[in-house]
Amino acid sequence: MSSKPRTAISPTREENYAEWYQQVIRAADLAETSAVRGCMVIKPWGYSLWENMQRVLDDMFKATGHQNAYFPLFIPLSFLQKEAAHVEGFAKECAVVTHHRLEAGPDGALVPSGELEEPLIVRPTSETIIGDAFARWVQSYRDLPLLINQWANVVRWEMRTRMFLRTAEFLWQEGHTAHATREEALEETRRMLDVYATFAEQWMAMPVIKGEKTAGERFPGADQTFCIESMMQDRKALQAGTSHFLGQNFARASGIQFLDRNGEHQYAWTTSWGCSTRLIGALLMTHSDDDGFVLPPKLASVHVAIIPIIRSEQDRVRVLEYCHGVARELRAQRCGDRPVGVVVDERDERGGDKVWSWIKKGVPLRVEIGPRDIERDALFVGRRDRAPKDKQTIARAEFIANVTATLQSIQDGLLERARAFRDQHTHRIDDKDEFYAFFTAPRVEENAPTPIHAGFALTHFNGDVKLEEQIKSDLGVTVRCIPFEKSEPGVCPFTGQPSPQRVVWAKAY
RNA sequence: CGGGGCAUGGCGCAGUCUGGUAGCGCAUCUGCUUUGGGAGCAGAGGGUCGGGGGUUCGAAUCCCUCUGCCCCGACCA
Repeated sequence: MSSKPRTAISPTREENYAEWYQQVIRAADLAETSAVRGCMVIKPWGYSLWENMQRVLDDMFKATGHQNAYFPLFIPLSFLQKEAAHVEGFAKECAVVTHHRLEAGPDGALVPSGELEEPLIVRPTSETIIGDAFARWVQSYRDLPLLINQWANVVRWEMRTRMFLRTAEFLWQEGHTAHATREEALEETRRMLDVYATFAEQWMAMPVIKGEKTAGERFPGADQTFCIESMMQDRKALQAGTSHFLGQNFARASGIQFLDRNGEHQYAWTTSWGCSTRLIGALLMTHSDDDGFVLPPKLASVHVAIIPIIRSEQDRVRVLEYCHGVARELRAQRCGDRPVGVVVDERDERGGDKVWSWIKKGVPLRVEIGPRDIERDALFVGRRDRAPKDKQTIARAEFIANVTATLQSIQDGLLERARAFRDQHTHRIDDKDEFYAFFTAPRVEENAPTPIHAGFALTHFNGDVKLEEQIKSDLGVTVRCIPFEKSEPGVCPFTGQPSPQRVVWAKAY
C-alpha cells in the first residue's frame, strides 16, 4: 500500500473534482447552503472577499465615468415582455410575485391574500426596469452618454445550482449605459470588457481570453456579446464577465429616445455588462489546491496570519507582545493600494490546528512565532503558494521590509502558474477526428462524476449555427468565444469551408 | 425538468435487506500528561434517526407522500 501524503481537503481534485470544490468552500468557511432551495449563505470570510472585489471594481467603474444608482427588485411582468428575445431567454427562470399580503387561514396557517393586479417578477437582470427610467432621463443628445451601474442581487430559478457558480439568488453588478451613436456604445462595450479582463488578471491572477460570443451563446436581446473566458483546474471553461452591445433593441422596447443636434428623434444605443459572485467560484477553481483555498494577495483581507507559539504560561505575554509588534510593523507596509492585513491568531487552540485553518482559508503568508524565534529576532514563515511544510526562518526586519515584494511575487506567481496551466491544456486542432477524440471523455459508469476534461481546442470554424449545435449535442462542447486576438485564417475541419480565424472550443460551466 | 445517489448528535459515517425504543470516528467539555506543531490517556455532555401519513403490540428499519442536498444530462452567468 502506497502512503499518499495527507491533504487537508478530501477528496483531492484528481479523485473527485466536484466534491473537492464543495469541500474547499466548507473548509475555507466561505459559504454554506441555506434553508431556501438553491440559495446560499455567504459567510464572513466569503463575503469579505466579495467586498474586496466590489471595492476594486467599483473604483474602476467610477474611474471610467460611471455612477452608481439603485433600481427596484421587482419588475412588472409587462416590462419583461417588451423585448421579444429577452422574454424568450429569461421567462422560464423567473420568480413571480402574485400576492402582497398574508392572512391567517382557517387552520391558523398563513395564506397569501390580496392578489396583485399585475404579477411582479423578481429581477433576473434589470435591462427593462432601468430602460424605463432611462426613457425618462434621456430627452436630448446633451443627456448622453448616460453611464450607470447598479450593485444588486438578482434571481434566476435555475434547475441545477452549485455554490457560487450558479445559485438561484446571486450578487452582482450590472452596468447600463445609453449613447448617442453606435460607435460610442460599441466602444463602451469593449472598454468595460477590458475592465473585467484587467480585474481578472491583475487582481484575481486569473488569465482570460477576451472575445465575442457566437449567435447561439449571445445574451437574449443583444446584438453582440463580448466575454472573458478562463480555464478552471478541471479544464472546463468559465465565463467570468460579459459585456453586451444591445444595439437599439432595448431603446426601442423601452422608448429611450432623444432629440439630436438636428432636432430629430433618435433611439439611443445601449449597453449592459455584468459580473457576479460567480467570480468567487472562478477564483477558487483557478488557484485552490488539495489543501484548500488559495487567495491572491491583492484580494485577500488578511495577508499575514501570525500564529503565536506559546509553550508555557510564562512565555505568553512576551510572545504576544512580540507578535503584536510585528503586526504593527506589517500593517505599515502595503499590498497593492492597501495596508497589509494582519491577524494575530490568539484563539485558544493548538498551534497546528491554527496553522492548518489559515492554510485552508488561503491566507498568503503564515508567520509562526515562538520564544526561540524571538531570541533570534526571526520569524518562521510559510507561503500559501508552497507546500505546507515548506517553511523558512527569516530575520524579522528582512521579512517586514520585503513583505510587499513577497506578496507581489505570490500574486505574480499565481497568475503565471494559472497561465502555464491553461496553455498546457490548450491545443490547436485542425482535424475533425482529432477534435472528436480530444473531447471524448474516457468511459465511466453511468451517472458517475465526470473525469477531468481535455481542455481548450483552438480550431477553425465556419460560423454555422447548426454545426455548432451538432457538435454540442455530440460532445457537450461549445464555442466559448471568438477571440479578439485573431489567429491566421484557415479551413473549418468540419466542413472544409474557409474560416476567418480559430475559435475557442471547450466544455463550459 | 429526466436519470442516479443521499438525508441518523456540530462534521463524517455504521445500523435499514432479516422491525424490538441508537452506535462509531472527529469535534466539544473536564482532568492529567505531552507539545516547534493538524497530540496521548481517562472521563463527560450532546441525537429519537429530513417532514407528514400509514402498517404493527412495537419502526431509523416496511409502505405512501412531501422537502432538501449531491452527481450525470438538458437549460443557463
